[in-house]
Amino acid sequence: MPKKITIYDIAKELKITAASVSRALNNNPKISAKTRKLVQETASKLNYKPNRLALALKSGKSNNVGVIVPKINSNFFSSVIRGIEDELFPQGYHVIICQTYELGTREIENINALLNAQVDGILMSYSGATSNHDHLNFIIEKNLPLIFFDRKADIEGVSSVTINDFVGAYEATKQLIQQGCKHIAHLTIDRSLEIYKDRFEGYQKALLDHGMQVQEDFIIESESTLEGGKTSIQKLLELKQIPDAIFSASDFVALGAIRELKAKGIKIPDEFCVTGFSNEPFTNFMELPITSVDQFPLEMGKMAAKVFLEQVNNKETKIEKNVVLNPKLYVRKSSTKPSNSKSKKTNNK
Amino acid sequence: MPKKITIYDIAKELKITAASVSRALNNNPKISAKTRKLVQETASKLNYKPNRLALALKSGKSNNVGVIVPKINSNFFSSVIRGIEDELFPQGYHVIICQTYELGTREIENINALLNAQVDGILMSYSGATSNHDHLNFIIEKNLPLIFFDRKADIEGVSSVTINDFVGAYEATKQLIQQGCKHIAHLTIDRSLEIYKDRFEGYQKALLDHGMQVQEDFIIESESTLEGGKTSIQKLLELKQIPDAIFSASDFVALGAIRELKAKGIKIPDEFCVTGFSNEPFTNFMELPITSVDQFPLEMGKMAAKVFLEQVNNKETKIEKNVVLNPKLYVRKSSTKPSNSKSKKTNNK
DNA sequence: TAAATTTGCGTTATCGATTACATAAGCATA
DNA sequence: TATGCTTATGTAATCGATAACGCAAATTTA
Repeated sequence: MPKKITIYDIAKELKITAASVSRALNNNPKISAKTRKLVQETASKLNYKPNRLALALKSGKSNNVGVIVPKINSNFFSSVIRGIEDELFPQGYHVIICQTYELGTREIENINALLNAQVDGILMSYSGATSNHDHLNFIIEKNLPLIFFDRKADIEGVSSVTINDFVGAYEATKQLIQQGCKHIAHLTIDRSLEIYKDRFEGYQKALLDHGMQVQEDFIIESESTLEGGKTSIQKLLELKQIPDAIFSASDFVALGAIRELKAKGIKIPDEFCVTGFSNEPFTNFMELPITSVDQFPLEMGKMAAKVFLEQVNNKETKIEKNVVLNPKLYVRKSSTKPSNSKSKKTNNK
Repeated sequence: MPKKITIYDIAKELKITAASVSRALNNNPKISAKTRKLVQETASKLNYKPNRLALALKSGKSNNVGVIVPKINSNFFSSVIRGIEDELFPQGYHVIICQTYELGTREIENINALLNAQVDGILMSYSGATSNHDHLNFIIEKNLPLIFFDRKADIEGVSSVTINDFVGAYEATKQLIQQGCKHIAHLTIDRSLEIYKDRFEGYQKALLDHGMQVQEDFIIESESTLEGGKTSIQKLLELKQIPDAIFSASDFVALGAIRELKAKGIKIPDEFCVTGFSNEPFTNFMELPITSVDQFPLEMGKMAAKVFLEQVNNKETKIEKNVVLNPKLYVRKSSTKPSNSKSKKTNNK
């Protein structure tokens, strides 16, 4: 097995010192053109590759960033990561992936592991169910760039890139109202998370702004799964006043709901309208395409990366940036009543 | 900004040397219980965190692995990565993500970047359109574990974890034959990639084994997109002999095909059966669920990680392992003719 | 009690690169 | 020719951890 080539090997070959080799390879002016040429030739002849670990140790800059997400195998998060990678790789950064599986303990573990690995910054979707930010303080105290995306907490000095969940939910609900739906239910997930709280509030505000009432029993919380949608519909259908539309904070719940509604013989969109959230690819693949709110995960990732770059490149000045992206409602068949089917708003991404 | 705590800070605090601190923290027996306790207390008091970079430089082991995929935001690849991460994180490894965007140049760039970063191994889905493996030789020469997953090339000393694409395609085609389909077309992607070549051959073999002929004009190559499915169907419908089923090597192409068939007024599955490949989540979400072949990406990732672990833990012995996972056909409505709809084989994952 | 052994800790080199400082050689100027 | 100024190169410290080696003190054995 061939040994690793270091600048010392190049130095020995040319009977000079490692310092000169280093200078030659880094376009340092304090070296003669002749030596530089010789070193560069020898380097490529020996197939020299700089050891980034040594460089990182010396400079205190690893050129790695950590990205923490609940799970990587979801369309939303993998698209955010793609956006981050697309933006950071050309700048010489590598992305280290960590998953929390929605577990607070894993979040702490991951942060510690990333800090030990000397990452130059952490981009994370913050689970932040608790208000205990101790593990984040280690990052902040070290003056390491920390950027939240999608799920954030309001912490001084911490930047964030999110979408306006409130507006997304408001627009989605408004569209249902405009379709003539009178009793609009809301299927939500864990409202201790800001994103779901905001979607709930957007829904509420849209109803109130249009002279409609918010009914407590129309708000059903479940997991973000098809099963969650099924059981939620079952609960709604047991009410005295049955709703005629739902705005779901999750596309998966929306799909589960649609399936259950169909199973009960309820016609969509004629008798019942459904709108989801996230614009998961499948919402547009269905024979009955589902109206949904796009969160632009790719752009979110890119923006988070840009905010990170701004911060590492201006270490001295402390900048907190809170970018809020605008979501976009894609109105599709699941919430377009036949009488309105020629609506200009219909939009198939 | 607080300075980083190193073992030297602990040493100074206790008026001992860094070597003793190191021994105390690493359960080295050559240290007294009293000193060990003192060091451990001081370490946690000062919130000491080991610098993995220094450790990596010293030991020559970074505890990072590189994973190279065409793109991360696809259900298949993000699931493989999840499998890898699930398996490697508990073993103290971090996963560095790289994308090739299906570009050979990016593959070389990524490999060089990972080698510079001193990763302990590389797991990759090999684009390998060309037969030029020069950039891989750098990895192999360094005796670094290299594991292919999904897309491989047969290179001595390189392990791989793949699924049996041939069998998957064979089973899928056989099921169509058993449904009574007489003219089965095949929609494929780039057959210079082994996976697509194998699927094509499985299709071919199934036809021949059942006394059917392989028709050259029934094989249509396109991109793995909905659009690809649409244009492929258009070509097939222009033939003198129109097929009555397709086996598609891609779920996206299958979906595009289904849409176009419906647009032409062709009834699925009554007049035409369709089967895809990959078992993308949406295939089972549709109102007309699509028959597809599951590739078990999570298991593939876990297995690739396990093969990697075996190799790093047995550096001295050179082991080449070629794991072939069995795919599973999920028979759904798109390929189940009404007369056979009670078939025992129907399976909804 | 002296010799032999064990134990605990300090000294120092090392991993691979960068860089401040020192120094020698080359050249121009007086 | 002596002096000053560049320029190119060498020397050595540094980043943070580990580990071989050496040595003194403590302990065991004869």
